[in-house]
Amino acid sequence: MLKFTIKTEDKHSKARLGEITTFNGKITTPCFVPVATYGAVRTLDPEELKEIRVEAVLANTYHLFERPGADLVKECGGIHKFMNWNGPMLTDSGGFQVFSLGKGIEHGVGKIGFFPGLSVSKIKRISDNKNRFGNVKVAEEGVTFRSYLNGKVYEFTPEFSIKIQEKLGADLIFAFDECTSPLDSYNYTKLSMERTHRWAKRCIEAKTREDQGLFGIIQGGRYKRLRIKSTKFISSLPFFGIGIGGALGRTKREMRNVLLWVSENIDRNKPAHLLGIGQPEDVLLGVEYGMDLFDCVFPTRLARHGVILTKNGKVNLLNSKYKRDFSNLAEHCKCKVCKRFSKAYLHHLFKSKEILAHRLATYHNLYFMVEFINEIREAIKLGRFLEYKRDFLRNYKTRSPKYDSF
RNA sequence: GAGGCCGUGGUGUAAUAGCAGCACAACAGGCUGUGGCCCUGUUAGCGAGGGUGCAAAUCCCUCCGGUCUCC
Repeated sequence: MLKFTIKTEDKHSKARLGEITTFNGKITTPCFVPVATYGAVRTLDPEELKEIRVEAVLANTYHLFERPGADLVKECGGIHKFMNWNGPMLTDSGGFQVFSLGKGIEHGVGKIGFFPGLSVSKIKRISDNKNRFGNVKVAEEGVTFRSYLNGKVYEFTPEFSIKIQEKLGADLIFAFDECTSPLDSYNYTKLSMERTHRWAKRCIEAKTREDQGLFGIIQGGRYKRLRIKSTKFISSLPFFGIGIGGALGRTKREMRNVLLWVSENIDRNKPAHLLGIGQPEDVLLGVEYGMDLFDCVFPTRLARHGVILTKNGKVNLLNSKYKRDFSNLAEHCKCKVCKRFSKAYLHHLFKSKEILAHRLATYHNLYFMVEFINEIREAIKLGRFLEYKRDFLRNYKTRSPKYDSF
């Protein structure tokens, strides 16, 4: 039985505690969902995820479609069995790849576009009304991708994405959308959003399985009118949940505005998933504006690149100052990695490019995110979310120029 | 002892008279619906001394170091 229940609502913000029940277990919300693109959270065994108390993972439809193929996964009995994960699972629709394999690569931008050293006014607009960029071509019917594995051309339509996701068999699935670029013009973003809306209806019609919850996706880029329109439209359709996708702005200030506009117009009875967001400071912002689910590669990717998350901010273990630092990895962390290994040892492992470094850092970062979310939940329960947020940000130092405007 | 060849950042190399460049390493920053990559900065060099030239890593001499051949 698939359902979403709201348990507690914060009086001073839109933060709330809830629970999503799926056929493979429950997800307490707010929840951080690690990404398992190819059916694996890089470097970790599902048993370790359970040990860390990760509640759900998100796999990627486009990537699994390319290899090993949706039919093979179905033949095995679904993605849960295939990867031996018995908890809730999500699959992305492939819509993000329209951006990440297209304009994202072509123009070197992330979904929150920001160019260090450049002011917003200096960021040149790269958008035009062409529907073709890089290896991706968008049309009314769907999107064609040229595979980066073998050069083959695949066509993803809303119907096809749903079909693949039904074969994979995750508990929560997403409508096929176009994720636009933060630098897209108003006109292109509008055109794309309207198309994504038509696709949303086609996804609902294409869906056949009753044991999967389908999320619609709000687009509209950084433009107020479009975001509000998209939020209202997606909220009006019979989706199980709602994803907030796409270009979230060119700066954090713009991202905050997007969240504000969405939060004022969204159907609050449905779980809201802020797609692809996962830096701690951004999770706090999302929770404040009523977001329930977050998925992000950030903690796991950062870990593989030698950076661990701590309450005082990011720690780059590759820095030479850790060469002889024999203190525990993160000061107040109770995870088994921090209890057993020193900064100096991990510094050495990263310098030596040992795989163990990736595993240990990934384990810690996910543990950190789970603890972080637990604290957020506890704060909401106590009616002290905004105080918690303020205290957390006071300690969590970041020199990132992106962190400019909260 | 005689002769040949060779000495360019930490390492490997390019420039053969005309702005000493590249790669890796080192040092630091970035990474938000995943390629473990990648991107961006920074530091750092003509073995030593002398000569010729407007100009020398480059030509000449001495020394130092390496390497090979012969006695």
